Amino acid sequence: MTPPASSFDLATFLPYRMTVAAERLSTGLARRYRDDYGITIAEWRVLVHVADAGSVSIREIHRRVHLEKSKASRAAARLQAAGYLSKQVNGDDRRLIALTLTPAGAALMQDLLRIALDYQHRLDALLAPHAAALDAALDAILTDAP
Amino acid sequence: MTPPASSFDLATFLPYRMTVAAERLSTGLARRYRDDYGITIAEWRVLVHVADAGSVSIREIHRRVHLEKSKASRAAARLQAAGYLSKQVNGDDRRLIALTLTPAGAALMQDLLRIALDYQHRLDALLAPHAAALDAALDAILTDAP
DNA sequence: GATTATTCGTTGCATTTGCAACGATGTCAA
DNA sequence: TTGACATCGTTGCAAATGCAACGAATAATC
Repeated sequence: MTPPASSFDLATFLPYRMTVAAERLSTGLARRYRDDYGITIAEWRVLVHVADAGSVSIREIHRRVHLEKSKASRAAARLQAAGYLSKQVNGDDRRLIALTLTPAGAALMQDLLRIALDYQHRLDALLAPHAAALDAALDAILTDAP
Repeated sequence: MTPPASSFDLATFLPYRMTVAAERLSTGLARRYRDDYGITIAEWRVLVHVADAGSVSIREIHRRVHLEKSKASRAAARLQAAGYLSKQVNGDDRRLIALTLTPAGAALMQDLLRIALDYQHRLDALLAPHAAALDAALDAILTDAP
């Protein structure tokens, strides 16, 4: 009888839709990383950046992989305790920390990267028809979204 | 000299990219809802579903708006304490709760919906060139992503 | 109808999170 | 040099989170 006061559908609301989609994508990998390797997503991001950049500070991780400073710090501490990372003080600026992969960390990354690339290939296949437009839309969001 | 052991760029890795984009989209609204109305995203989802469906249970919210059962329960409890929702026991099945908007809740929703629709319109303008493909890609992810 | 299972919403509890400090180090100008 | 200020990584703390377990209510099975 009474029509809805205002037409609004959460299921088509982009912030909600994107959040659910992002959770869906992350969960697949996250569960495997957690169950098989005991690694969280934050730790995974730290590892990727250290593996890529060689010797990085917490600040650098914080800026590059979208992790809160304290979250990056705690993830790095756990990875060090697990033997995957080593910390040294930077000689030039002793406030900075130089994080590097241990041999165990490098070996772990081989496994994690293989799994991630596999996953990415499956996603590419699924999304191939929309890949270009999806990338363009994400670019627009990441640079210009209000 | 030594090339990277494996070519992998987090910035182009879809799970990461989608997560950051989703955070970007949610944060805009979330900050406003929090600062101006003291409402969290979980509470916003509960309100939307109650406003849309009239009288709903916690279970229904849990299933429809992608909220953990306990998260939905606590969000509803806070909304009730703030005077936006009222709870009654369902007569047919006394395990179920019937959540409905109070007048204050309905008034709040008018504000929140106006803000959300404004935001959606701005996003539509930004993403118009890619809208169709973005929707198709999100559909594919939400139904078929591994 | 009695008994066993299942489902509902809530809550206890350990962990995680975000934010604001903090001490330590570095920078800059008086 | 000295003092005020900024930045680094860490940590204290309150709030949020996820999960399992709970009591209450219903469904299913015998």
